[in-house]
Amino acid sequence: MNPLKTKLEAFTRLSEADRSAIDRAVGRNVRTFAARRDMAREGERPRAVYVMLEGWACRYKTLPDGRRQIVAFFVPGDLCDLNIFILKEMDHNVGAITAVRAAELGRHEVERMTEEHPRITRALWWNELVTVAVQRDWTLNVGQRSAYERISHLVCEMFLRLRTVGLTQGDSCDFPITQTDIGDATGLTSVHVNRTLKELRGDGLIELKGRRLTILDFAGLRRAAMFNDNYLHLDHEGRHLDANG
Amino acid sequence: MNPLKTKLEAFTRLSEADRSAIDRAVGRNVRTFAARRDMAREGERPRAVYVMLEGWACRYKTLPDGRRQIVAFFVPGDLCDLNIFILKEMDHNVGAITAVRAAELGRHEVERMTEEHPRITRALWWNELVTVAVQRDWTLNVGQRSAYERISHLVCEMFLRLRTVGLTQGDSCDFPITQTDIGDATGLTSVHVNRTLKELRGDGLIELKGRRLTILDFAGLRRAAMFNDNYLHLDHEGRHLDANG
DNA sequence: ATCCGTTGCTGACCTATGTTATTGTTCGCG
DNA sequence: CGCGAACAATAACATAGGTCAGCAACGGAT
Repeated sequence: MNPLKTKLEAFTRLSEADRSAIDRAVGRNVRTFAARRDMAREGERPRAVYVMLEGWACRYKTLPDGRRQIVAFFVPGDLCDLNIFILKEMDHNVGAITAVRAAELGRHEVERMTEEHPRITRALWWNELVTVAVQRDWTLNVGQRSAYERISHLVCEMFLRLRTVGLTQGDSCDFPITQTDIGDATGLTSVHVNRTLKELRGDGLIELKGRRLTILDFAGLRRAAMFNDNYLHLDHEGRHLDANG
Repeated sequence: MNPLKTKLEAFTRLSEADRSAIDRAVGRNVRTFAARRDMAREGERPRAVYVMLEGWACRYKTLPDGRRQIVAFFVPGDLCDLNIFILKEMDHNVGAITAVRAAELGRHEVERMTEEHPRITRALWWNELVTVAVQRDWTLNVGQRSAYERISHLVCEMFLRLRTVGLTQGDSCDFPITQTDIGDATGLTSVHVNRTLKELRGDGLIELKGRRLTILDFAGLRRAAMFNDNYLHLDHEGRHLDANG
């Protein structure tokens, strides 16, 4: 029930002291946001680091004429922008998709935790590197893949990320984003997302209905997406997609 | 002539000790790579951090069927992947575009420099955050902009980045990438890049010939690209595009 | 000086995805 | 338990950008 802990332990074993330090930091200042509310806005001075506890959110950028690109999804265990305090102002927005519960960490809390707990520091570093790797993969996704491939890829990624924090049930998970959100994340229109989802369903790869996703054929989905999980860097304890996916 | 120093000083003043520490670190182990050679490959264990001294390189990912996405360009002063040692294996390639001179830093050199020089550490942090911000902007670029806008945007960004390390001469700079490279970076085919460059020339925005770029109408180019420089976070000393761009 | 591989340029044609519009469905809320 | 606003589904049509093909220009090696 502390998804950050779960996630960091996908990278390294933590001591009992580490674990309770994370619990303390994350328990202190929990905030809630209504669905579709912004949690942070472009142009603002960065105020806090959020640790997602419940719900989905996204990082997005907009163009002056209203086009919008979701550049990342946040699910429980994710944290937005460690060390962002160094920057003067936000260059993007963070918006809640569903209702969100998130722990707010001030810069001093972060500093203290990292000074006293080197393994946490290392794990947070790993987490940052994975975040950037994901961002790169999104650039690849949007730049080179077809609609069918893009959506398959997004589904693979999100499913695996949810699984590392224990939010999947067998082959299913909550998937509370709209077709418009999927479009904004993949550089497609919602109309075309709809068409493509129909195809994916028709090909027996997934089922997506009422905010609930079921993966019917993971192997096929991976093949369709040309999905390679190496960028999630989950192989520290010998884990790999082939081993138990 | 130490572009890393120049770049970090775009963020913060450095002491004389800081500056010579950078010089020492960057002077120690300089390597050269021929044009179009890979500097690091996907799947390899990360061995070193490179500081670009001369030439252009890129970070790229490929799909099994050969499609390729350039996810970042490296120019002098850029450094690839501080702290990458934490990860087991590379999830992307780094390739030289032109002939490249780069300083190779081992993990201990990096650690020593950051332990002894807190301002350098802060500046390197800033640099990492900017790198990620650039990556996000590329996702936006490829996901939402038209071909004309994408290429304009790329040109704006690279010109500004080259300017911060003193590699522009008035409105011109070296621009040694092929139309295929531009296509791989923007998610377009080289044919369409060619068509679009013709349009940009026709509209009197840029001149691009024989690996040399001249910006004829920066204001127009920015407008066309809907370019907002905030993601480069150059405003620490009051610098901003409007002030002296 | 000449040759050959790479890069740039162009035209004809094609297709994946965007646009616009309409209707049906779901769901939170009073 | 019924209303209104999101959201999903589809259809008809439009277009930005891809594909394929060929030739021209350049530049480094011999």
